[in-house]
Amino acid sequence: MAKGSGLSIDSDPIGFFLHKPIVLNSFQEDQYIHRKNKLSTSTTTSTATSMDTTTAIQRSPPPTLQFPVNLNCTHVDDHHSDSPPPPSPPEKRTVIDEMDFFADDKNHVAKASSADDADDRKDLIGPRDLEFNVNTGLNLLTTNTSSDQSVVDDGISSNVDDKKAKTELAVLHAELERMNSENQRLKDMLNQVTSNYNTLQMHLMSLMQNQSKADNSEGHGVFEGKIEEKKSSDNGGGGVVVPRQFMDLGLAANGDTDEPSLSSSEERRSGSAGNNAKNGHGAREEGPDQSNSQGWGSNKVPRFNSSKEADQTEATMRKARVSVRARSEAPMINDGCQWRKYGQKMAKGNPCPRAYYRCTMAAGCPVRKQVQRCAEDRTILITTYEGNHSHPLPPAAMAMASTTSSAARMLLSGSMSSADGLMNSNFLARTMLPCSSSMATISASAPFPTVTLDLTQSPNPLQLQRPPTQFHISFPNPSQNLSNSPAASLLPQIFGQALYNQSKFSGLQMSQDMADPSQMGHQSQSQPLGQHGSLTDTVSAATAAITADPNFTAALAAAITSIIGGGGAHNNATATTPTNNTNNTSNANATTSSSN
DNA sequence: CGGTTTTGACCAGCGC
DNA sequence: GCGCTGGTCAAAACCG
Repeated sequence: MAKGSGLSIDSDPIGFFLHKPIVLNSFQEDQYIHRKNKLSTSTTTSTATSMDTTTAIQRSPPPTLQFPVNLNCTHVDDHHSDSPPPPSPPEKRTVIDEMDFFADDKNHVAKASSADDADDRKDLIGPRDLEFNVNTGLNLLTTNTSSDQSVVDDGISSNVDDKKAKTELAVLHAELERMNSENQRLKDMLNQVTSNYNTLQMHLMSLMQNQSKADNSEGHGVFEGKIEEKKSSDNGGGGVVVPRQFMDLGLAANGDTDEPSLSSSEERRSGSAGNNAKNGHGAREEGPDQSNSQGWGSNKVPRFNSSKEADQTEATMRKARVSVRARSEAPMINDGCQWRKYGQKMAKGNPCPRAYYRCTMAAGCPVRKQVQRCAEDRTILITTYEGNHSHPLPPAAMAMASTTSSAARMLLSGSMSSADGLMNSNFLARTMLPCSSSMATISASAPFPTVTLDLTQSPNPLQLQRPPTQFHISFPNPSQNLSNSPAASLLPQIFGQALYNQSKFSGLQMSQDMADPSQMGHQSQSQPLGQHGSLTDTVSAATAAITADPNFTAALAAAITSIIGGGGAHNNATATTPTNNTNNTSNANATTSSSN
């Protein structure tokens, strides 16, 4: 006897109309507090953005690509100053870096001197402080016992130590200059690479779109590249090998189990050709034998010898979840995929039943989702995705799929240290959810690691109180020092790739932050995004579209396709119809009509 | 008739 | 071991 079977909720599968008094806003606050409590135990992260940033600075390496040559200088400089790094020549920056670099030691000296010396020396220390702080700092570094002397004497005489220190200082200056220039050069190189990548990406997109136009019988020609790639690998050639798009977010080498199987792809194509009679096509084919023996979507995927590892990955992948909170009165958000309901249960603590759906766009697709209304606010629909699609997706489904996929992969790298998590937190948040007012929450302490994307906040003035870029990340073992873990190193790749593959949209919000080069200037993956001129408009449009319509995936698709298809010129056009996601969707791509 | 939804039953994990 | 809970299965009902 199912626990929830006593409730008959035929017309309201997820209990939207099972109203009980709604505690306005309390849920979010509670959730928020709850998350914060969780977080506070693991990362001791405060709620304020500034504090988050500060904590990140203190605890994490710089949120940049890690070039060993510039760690100290640029890091300290960039993050201790709220303003963008000055466009001044490198020399000036070097000085600033030094000032910051020795600030601690200066304090140290002050402490040491105050402990021993008379009061009259305070008068001397003041004016000389600026003048000789570098020297004293160096003395502290080199000789511990002479610090008291140096405070008194350095200002008057230029002894040997002083000269030595100055020489050392000059050397450091030169070194810093060299490092800065090298850093600059590397950044330029990276810019160029990413720019080239961007160009290639756009070129690829146009090619794929042309191909899809040429192949009208197939509704999802956009994904032809992936299919061709698969074909070429399976049949030994013939297809045009193109990079993976959208779904494989930089972890291609990681035993991808979400490779679109040839059979499923072909079935899908035939299914598309056969009109919508193929809705949920093959859903029953997966059958118990498949799901039980090998796990989701595994039977048609070429298996390697290390099936154990693949299974492990698959299992982990399956456990990684992405939860999306959005205001919607519809029983289910339209995410562009086709789902078949396979169960419904009453969840404890929530009068609204939870519905279980399985993706039916391809046989054996492992993706499932749970849909449930928020107990506190029935207007909030909580959709939890699990797994990666093993088949091509229509454009309308791309945004959500890629987002969940990248989120899941992000969680796959759950071994990363908290510092790394913080380091990439904002990047992740913006990658996953570009809306400035939305909030992404990662909770790995839950039974399953879950990323929560909260899209419910922007229209509510109360929610504006929260810092828009606030991001919480919680990991069970904050003290774990796994900064050397491959996962940590993968993150930039993952989200750099995700940033692109999830369409430029994902980076739009980031582009706002990139107005502050001190923060994002080193986020090399994202830099090409900043090259788009009218991103701000698109940001506004996309954000408005999302916030104005609970059916946000259409808006996502609209924004994505507007950028992909239209380039910079179209961005403004998208901004004109922010609230009409239908128009956006149709404008974006005709193939979007294949969605629900 | 094929596909989806409903819903009771079953199973596994977890805590006590 | 037992009860609770979440997740899934599968037969029956439903729908276009």
